[in-house]
Amino acid sequence: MPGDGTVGKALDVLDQVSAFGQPVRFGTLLAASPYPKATLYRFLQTLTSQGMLTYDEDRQTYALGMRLVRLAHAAWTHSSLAPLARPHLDRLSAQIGLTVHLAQLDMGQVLYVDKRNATQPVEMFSQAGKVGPAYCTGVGKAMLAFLPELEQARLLKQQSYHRFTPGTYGDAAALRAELNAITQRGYAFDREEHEPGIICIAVAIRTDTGRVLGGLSVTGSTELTTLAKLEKLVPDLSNAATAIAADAQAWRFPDETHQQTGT
Amino acid sequence: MPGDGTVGKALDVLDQVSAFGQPVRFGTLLAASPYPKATLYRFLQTLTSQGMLTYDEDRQTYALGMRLVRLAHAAWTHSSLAPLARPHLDRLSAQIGLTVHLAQLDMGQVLYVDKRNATQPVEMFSQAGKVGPAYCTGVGKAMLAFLPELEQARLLKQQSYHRFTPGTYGDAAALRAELNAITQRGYAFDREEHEPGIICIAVAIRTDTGRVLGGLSVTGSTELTTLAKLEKLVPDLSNAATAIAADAQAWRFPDETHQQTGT
DNA sequence: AACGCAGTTCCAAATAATGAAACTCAGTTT
DNA sequence: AAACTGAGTTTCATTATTTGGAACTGCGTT
Repeated sequence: MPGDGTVGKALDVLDQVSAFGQPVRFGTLLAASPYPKATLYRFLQTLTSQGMLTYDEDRQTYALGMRLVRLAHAAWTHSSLAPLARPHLDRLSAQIGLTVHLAQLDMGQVLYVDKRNATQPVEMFSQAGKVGPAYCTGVGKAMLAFLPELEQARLLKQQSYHRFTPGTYGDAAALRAELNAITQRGYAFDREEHEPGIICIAVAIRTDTGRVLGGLSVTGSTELTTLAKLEKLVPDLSNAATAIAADAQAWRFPDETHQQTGT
Repeated sequence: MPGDGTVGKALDVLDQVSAFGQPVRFGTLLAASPYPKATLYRFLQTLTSQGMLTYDEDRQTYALGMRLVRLAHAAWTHSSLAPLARPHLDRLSAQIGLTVHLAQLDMGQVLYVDKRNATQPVEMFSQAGKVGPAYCTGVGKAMLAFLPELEQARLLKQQSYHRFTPGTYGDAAALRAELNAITQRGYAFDREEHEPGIICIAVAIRTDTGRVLGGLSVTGSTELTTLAKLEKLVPDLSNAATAIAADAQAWRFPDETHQQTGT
C-alpha cells in the first residue's frame, strides 16, 4: 500500500515502528514490511538521522524519536482545539465533576486531545494523542452524525465495526440509523458500546455554519450513574461546546494576522 | 543545511511550518523556504495527504497535523523516560511539594517529557514536548555536565548562548567551567539564568555505567524559596534519579551490568 | 477590460530511490 | 580451528521520482 511518493513510504515506516508498541529490531521490522532489506534499511537510517526515530545501539532497536514529541507539541498547541477549549473544559469539569473528554476526528478515528478527570489529577500526555474508534464512542458518533453527507459516507466505510461489546453497532446500516437519531436529538449516547460498564453522553462542537470542529463528552460508569442522570448534563455540555466553537471561530477563522517569524 | 534526501527535505518543511507557530499560507511559507514554488507546493500536498499537515480550505492555511499527535503519543509512551519515571515523579512530587520537571536531551536542547506541578493539576501536553535551552537551565546543565567529553563538546558548540538574564552564561568557556563544578558537586543550580526570579536544582539521571538518560529538577521562585533551601532536597532528587535509572536499565536501557534497586 | 497576484499544473532534465547481490562480523557448529 | 550461519550493512547499475522554470488559472483590483 504505497502512500504518495518516497515521503509517504518513509512515513509509513514510522507507523510500522509505532505499531509494534515497543523498540523493535531491524529484522522484525523487515519481516512485517513490504519493502526490501536495503530499502527499509535506508529509510530507517534517514528517519533516525532526522530524529523521527531513535536507535538504541546496545539493543539494536528502533523506536519513535523525540522529534515527534516536539512537533506534536507544536501541533497540539496551534492546531488542536485543546488550548482554546482549556478554560471551558476546566469550567465544565468543575461544574459537573465527572470525566470529560475533548476529541477531534482524525483519519476516521477519534483522537482525544484533552481530558479532565473527575477524581485524580490529569494524566494528560498518556491520554492526549490516544485514538479510539469513531463508530462506538460517544464523541465519535456525535461528530460523525453532524458531518456533511459525503464525508460521513466516506468515514462510515472506513470503520472497522469490531464488536467490542454486545451493544456495539456491527455495520454501517445500523450505525447510520443511530446517527440519524443523534442528529435529531442533538447529542449522542454511548450505551456501553466500547467498554462494558462505561457509558457517556457527547455533543459535537460545531461552528455556526455547521462545520464539525470536535466533540465533547462526559463519561461515567454504570455502577455510579445512569444515562438518564448523565442526560441532565446535556445543557452544560452544549453550552461548553457552543462556547468553544465561538472561541474557535474568533481565534482560528478570524481575519488573518500578518506576521513573519524569522528562522 | 540540507537534510538527507527527499524525506529529509519534507521533514524540514514540517519544521518550517512549526516555526510559524500558527496556521500559515503558502506564500508566507514560500518566502521563508529555500525551495522553489512548485517543489514546496508538492511537499505541502504530500504532507497534507499524509496527515502530517492539515489544510484549512477556508483560510487557505497549513498547520501541523494530528497524525503527529498520534505518533508522538506512541513515541512518548514507548521511548521516553516518562512512563517509567511516572511513579517516581509522583512520589517525589508528593514528598517535596514543588514543581518537578523530567527532561531529556534532544538535538542539543532540553526536551521536557513530564512535569508535576506543586499547586495546580498538571497541564501536561502543553508542557511535555516543550523544549528549552540546555546551557541555562538546571536540567540542561546537569545533563551536559555528565556527557562524554566528545558529545559534550559537540553540544556546547550548538548552544545559542543568548543572554536571557544577567546571570546567563554567555559563552562555551564560562559554561564549561560551570559544568566542571557541577560534575564535582553532583548536581546543578539554575541561578535565575533562564528566567528572572526562577531558580532550580537539578540532577542527571544516569545508568550505573554513567550514561546520561535524562534530567530531573525542582523549581522554585526567589520569592518563595532560596537555593540553600532547595539544596536540602538534593538527596530526594538523587534518590528519585537513581530509582528511575534503575528501572530504566531493567526495562529499556540495560547497560551490560545489572544491579541495584532504588528506594 | 486589463492587470496583478496567489496558487496550481506541466514536462524534459536532473537527481534520487531502488533492490539484488555481495560483503562483514559475531556467534555458532562441525 | 575452519566452516557455517544469520543479522545487519554496503555497493552499484538500473529505474523511477523529484525537480523547477515556465506557463496557466481564477479571483480580486485598478
